[in-house]
Amino acid sequence: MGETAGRSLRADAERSVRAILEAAERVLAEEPGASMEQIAAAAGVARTTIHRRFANRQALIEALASSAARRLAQAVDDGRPDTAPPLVAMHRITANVLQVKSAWAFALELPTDPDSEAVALHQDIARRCITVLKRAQDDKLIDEAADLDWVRRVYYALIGESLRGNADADPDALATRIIDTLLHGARPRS
Amino acid sequence: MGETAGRSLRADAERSVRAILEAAERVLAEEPGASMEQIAAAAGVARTTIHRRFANRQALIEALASSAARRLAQAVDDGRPDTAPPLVAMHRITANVLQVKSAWAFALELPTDPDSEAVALHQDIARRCITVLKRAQDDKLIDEAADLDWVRRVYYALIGESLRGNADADPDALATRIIDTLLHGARPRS
DNA sequence: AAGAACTGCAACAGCATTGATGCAGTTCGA
DNA sequence: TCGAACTGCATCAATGCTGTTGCAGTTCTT
Repeated sequence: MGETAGRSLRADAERSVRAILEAAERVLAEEPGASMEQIAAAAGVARTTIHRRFANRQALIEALASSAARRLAQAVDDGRPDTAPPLVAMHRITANVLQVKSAWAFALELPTDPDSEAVALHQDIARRCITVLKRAQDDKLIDEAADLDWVRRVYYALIGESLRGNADADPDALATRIIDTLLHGARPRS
Repeated sequence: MGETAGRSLRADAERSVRAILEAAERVLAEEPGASMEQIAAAAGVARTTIHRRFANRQALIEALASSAARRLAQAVDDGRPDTAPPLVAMHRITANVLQVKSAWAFALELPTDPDSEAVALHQDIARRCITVLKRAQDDKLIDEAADLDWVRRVYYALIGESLRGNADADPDALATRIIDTLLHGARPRS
């Protein structure tokens, strides 16, 4: 039957839920149309167990999206976007996000209902991201006439591109390149 | 039964194939798991007709990917990547590509077999893209130490990001912003 | 240790999709 | 205009997925 809001599961049940979500990410990333059976097998769990925790395939998907979004939000917070110097915050946040995104790529690019928890989290993350960029702008690192929302979207795109193929490279090295490209582009250095 | 290599179809049959491919792009872009029935309906065609032209769903998908890749290659060629001045070529190519990609976004981001026609075309396009960048580098528009493959990937990412939401904006305006961002980033202008 | 929560397994009905086929009617091309 | 190509429609079997239920056995919690 499945539940939508899980209130205090038993320890082993909680472990099952985690295993299912991780398996779903792994399996669906390779084959978005994979069956519940395949996900269950990858999780080392019976298919019926999935149905006990998640009413629908849809419910599973949304739980997956929410779970990943929460991790991403945590990754951003860990970079101290409001207090650390802009460049430091950007670097730390980028490195953190790269790690979360490489492990939860599928779940994080999932199209979700406009009134789901995941979208709310993503909006919050975007807001925090803009805040950091604004602080960088105040420090003259970004042109004062720049459209910060475009800058943020470019930033997202650079992160996404960095994870194609380089999924297991050093996050700090990737972060350095991302920020350098974001701020300076490809032009010759003066 | 369906055919893989279509040799000289009758005029109306050719029209059907086009309608099917366009409908497939439209429908699958919104719902990647859509049924043949839905695609057929969107194409104004009976489902059996699709099966007559394409052996199975997979064959349809591959034909879709190839068709879109050919259009993209054409869009690049139209920008004269080998002869026009680098900046002009980049602008024209970008504007052309934006139009093709906005109409065939799904088909162009389709994961395909490594030995399909589509991948070969995409590799060819990537080569042409690198060529233009190299010419821009020779003209001191791009740092001589820059990793051109990274620059190309950033370029792709900027194009992709520009098509999120702005699918129907002026291609020339978008192209201008893309190239400006690619070359100069977000830093203050000196 | 006892009861509750949890799980695997087997089995079920329902459903949608796929791919095929035959046929009658139309549309094209030479 | 004549024949071949093409299409829609109705129908078919096969298949795989979903979601549910009952039960017996295991694992957690207190």
